[in-house]
Amino acid sequence: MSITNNYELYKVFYWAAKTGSLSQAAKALYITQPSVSHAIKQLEDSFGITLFYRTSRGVSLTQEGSLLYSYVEQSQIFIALAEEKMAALKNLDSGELRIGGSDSLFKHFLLPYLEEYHRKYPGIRLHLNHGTTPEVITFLKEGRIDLGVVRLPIVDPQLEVRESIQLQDCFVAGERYAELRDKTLSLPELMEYPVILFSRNSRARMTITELFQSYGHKLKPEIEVGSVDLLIEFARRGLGISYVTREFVSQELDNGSLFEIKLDVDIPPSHLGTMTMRNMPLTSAATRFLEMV
Amino acid sequence: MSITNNYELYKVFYWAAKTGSLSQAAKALYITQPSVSHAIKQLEDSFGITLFYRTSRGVSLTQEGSLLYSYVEQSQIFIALAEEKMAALKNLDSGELRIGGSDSLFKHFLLPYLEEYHRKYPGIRLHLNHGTTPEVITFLKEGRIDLGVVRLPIVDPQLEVRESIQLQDCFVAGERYAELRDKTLSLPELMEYPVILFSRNSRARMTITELFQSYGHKLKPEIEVGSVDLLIEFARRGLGISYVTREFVSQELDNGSLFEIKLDVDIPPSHLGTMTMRNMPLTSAATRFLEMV
DNA sequence: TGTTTGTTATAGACATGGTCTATATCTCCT
DNA sequence: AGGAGATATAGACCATGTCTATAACAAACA
Repeated sequence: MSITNNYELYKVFYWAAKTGSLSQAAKALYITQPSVSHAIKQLEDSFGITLFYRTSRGVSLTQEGSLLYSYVEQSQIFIALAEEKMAALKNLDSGELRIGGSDSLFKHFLLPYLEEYHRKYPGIRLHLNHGTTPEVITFLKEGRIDLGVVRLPIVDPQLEVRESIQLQDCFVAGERYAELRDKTLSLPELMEYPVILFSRNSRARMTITELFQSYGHKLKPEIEVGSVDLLIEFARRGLGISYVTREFVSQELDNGSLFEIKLDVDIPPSHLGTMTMRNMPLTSAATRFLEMV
Repeated sequence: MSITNNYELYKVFYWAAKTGSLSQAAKALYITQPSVSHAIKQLEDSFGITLFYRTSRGVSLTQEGSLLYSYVEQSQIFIALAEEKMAALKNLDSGELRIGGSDSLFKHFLLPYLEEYHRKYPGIRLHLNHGTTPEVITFLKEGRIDLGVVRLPIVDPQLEVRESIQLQDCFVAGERYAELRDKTLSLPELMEYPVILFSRNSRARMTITELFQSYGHKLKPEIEVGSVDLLIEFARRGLGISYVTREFVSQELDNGSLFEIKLDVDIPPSHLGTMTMRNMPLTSAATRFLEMV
């Protein structure tokens, strides 16, 4: 343990030494001169060493006082830096924000938010970790990210989930299958065409597979690809019918390079949400981001 | 000024982070766990930032807490070093002692004390500054030495003088003037012989010059030398009669290589003393040395 | 030389706030 | 289910840090 039981004394000492005057130190510390005088005396008594020469023009350090000052000064400098840093963190002038999610969500959903956030808080360093939903959950639990953006539902008592916008998945095709443009297909009819699915174990793929299963069908994709962009590109080139999120292909639907295939069953909408660790405090940076989304 | 008005909080934070437990921090700081809990909350509130994750197994730093810790740790290390240093100074395990005086006093009077002091407190660095009495006084006033050892009297209200041992100056000669061994000389008779004096404006020389003057004589030395050793050596070789301090030639008087010349007037004894600045605190090292002398 | 203006030191009153005890709450582990 | 051990909360108390008032002193100044 320490000799003095009050580190405040070092602050007073620091200012007294720095200003060379107990009165000035008192001003700087917003206390009265007798308080400073008293504090210095306490410090001196605790060491049994005189730290200042007192004159009628102020105080000056003794040999020993100078030695003490050289250490205390460093200490105070670090404290000052620490407080600066904390203030910067609070003001979102610095810090970092680590987000987990899939690449497609980053690109099609989060990008505008990320841009706005970065514009508003250029001091915050953004870290994006892509992964599947279970991977993102693992990242969260390991403390490697501050928040995750995934498709719902997520059922995990350790996680706090905030529902965000709703997405509608659908099947789309390009010019090659123009004959289907105004038709309404049943699931078996659809299955006669080559279906393109996301290759990885994504929540979207699980959803559609389960939908088919609930009607007694087994959906086998003709083609599996590794990114949403490829799903879109393959459909446009007529390689098959892709299962995509409608909101992510709005541009292609508008300009006609893709069209949605109507089905005689409803594909349930999926919800997007953010998740964070329950009972774990968030950084200011993360809190602010969640407010935006 | 600082954000927090109590640097104590950093100490608590430091220990909480270091031990990873509020309870353990409380033990280390000899306070109770609720106090620590309260202190941490204060710190967090002052920043508006959560610093710890609380679990039922203790606490761990948040991202921001870690950042704060990296600064606070440095600060605390410097404080610990400072307290160590102060303790060492107090124990006389380190520090320095700066003494001013004439070379002859160092050699003939102070040497045994210095040796003992150095043996007892090997951590204290000794600085010896030689000079005449007025120079030593200047050194003192400029703060370049802690204490001076000089011949008295010294009259200076700024100085605090402690009388030490008494010295007796006298004239001595060697074999060459053996005829004077049992005689008692008057001042005019002495003046017929070549007199060797210290060249510099020393107090000893002033004293003897004034003594002659008070009897209406003007003492003109045949030879002037720059050190007490030369005064002795010249007298032994028969170059003249040296005015020296009896205590400094006791060895030569004992072995007969020099003898004292008796005079029909008394040379007033001179006192040796230590002087320090009045109203200026002394270092522990200096205080201890003064106690020894 | 007395006066003013600055400094630090001292004394004593007061009230802030840090610390305590007691208790609650929660998690993990047996 | 219960125990052990962690942190959080509430409220009381009193230590101590701060204040006001004043003294003492030195330097600058008129």
